[in-house]
Amino acid sequence: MELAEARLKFIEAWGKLGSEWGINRTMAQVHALLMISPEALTTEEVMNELSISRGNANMTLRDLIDWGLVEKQHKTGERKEYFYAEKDVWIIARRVAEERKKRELTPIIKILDQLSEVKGDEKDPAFKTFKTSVTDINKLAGNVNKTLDMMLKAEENWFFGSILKVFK
Amino acid sequence: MELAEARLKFIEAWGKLGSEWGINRTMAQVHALLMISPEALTTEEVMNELSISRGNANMTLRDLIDWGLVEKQHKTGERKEYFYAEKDVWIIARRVAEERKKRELTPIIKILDQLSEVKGDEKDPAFKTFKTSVTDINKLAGNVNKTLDMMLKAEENWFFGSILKVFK
DNA sequence: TTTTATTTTCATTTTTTTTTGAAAGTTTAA
DNA sequence: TTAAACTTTCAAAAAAAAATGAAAATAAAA
Repeated sequence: MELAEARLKFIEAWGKLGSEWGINRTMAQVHALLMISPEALTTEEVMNELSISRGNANMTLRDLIDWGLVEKQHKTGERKEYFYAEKDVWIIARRVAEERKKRELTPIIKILDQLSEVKGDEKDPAFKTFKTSVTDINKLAGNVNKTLDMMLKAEENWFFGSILKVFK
Repeated sequence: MELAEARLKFIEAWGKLGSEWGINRTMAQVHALLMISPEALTTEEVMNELSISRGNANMTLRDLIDWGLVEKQHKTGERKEYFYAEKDVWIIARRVAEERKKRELTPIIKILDQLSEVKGDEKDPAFKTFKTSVTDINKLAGNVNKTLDMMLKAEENWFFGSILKVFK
């Protein structure tokens, strides 16, 4: 397969995967494009490569920066901004995990904590089933949370650091 | 908080979480409703509780069955079907992991394998960057795949079985 | 068989999400 | 300053996803 064709397929596949996981298809595609680009690209280049509008490119790039996956670069003597993507898959995975933890896991744990305090009749099956579900999910979410914290700090830890190397 | 209010909040939160992870909000809500229902419900009951149409309820319930999260039940002497949800969070997590692995991980690994075979000039930075990205992602995906396999079989394994108990 | 209860399908409508593009805003340089 | 280069915003349009509901299909009972 030729590079040009392979690049397009990769961008398409990454976009599809993203959309299946609740990430805007275009955002995943811009990310894919920047990941496989050795040099930083301008907004104009992103627009042209992916045939998207200026507004869309601008907002998507900003989102990617918010996710910590892309950084703005300035070239001396040039006025326009360049965008460069982190290329280390391990760091990418970390950033995504961190963001989703912050955006989704933490809020749901907060709600589950509130719901755990529901009061009712212990003999009522509806109450018992509800309470058990919420408690169990809360427990699991708490464990996932702790494990993620541990993994995100794992680089500093000799034991988990060595376990994580298995994934690299 | 009263049970009725807590139930509504739980259903809403579960729906939101689902939609953030690429799962149809209604499907997540139906799942939430069945999870906290001690008894199996009829299509009619699901429709009324969540104010959704018959068609929607029917298709959503079928999807949940496909995901292995809900089962059809028949009560003797009754003509209509009842739907009952698995309540063990651990089993739910397993089923979701299995399905997403099958639906998303396996296909993307297949594509990455194809893309790994791209031919080009080793001195071309565009080629090198592409190849490195694809290879690294492929490696990571392969490791995630292996780890999931291991975890999904872990119940049978004394060592990982005991590690997984930490999550329960 | 015919009737009745129940489930499934799917063309159409509705809702939600995403994209566009032109105007407004900002920054640099002349 | 003023103008040119570039970026951001956001109301409106377009596209995509989800939901509706009535008709068709199916299955059990009379």
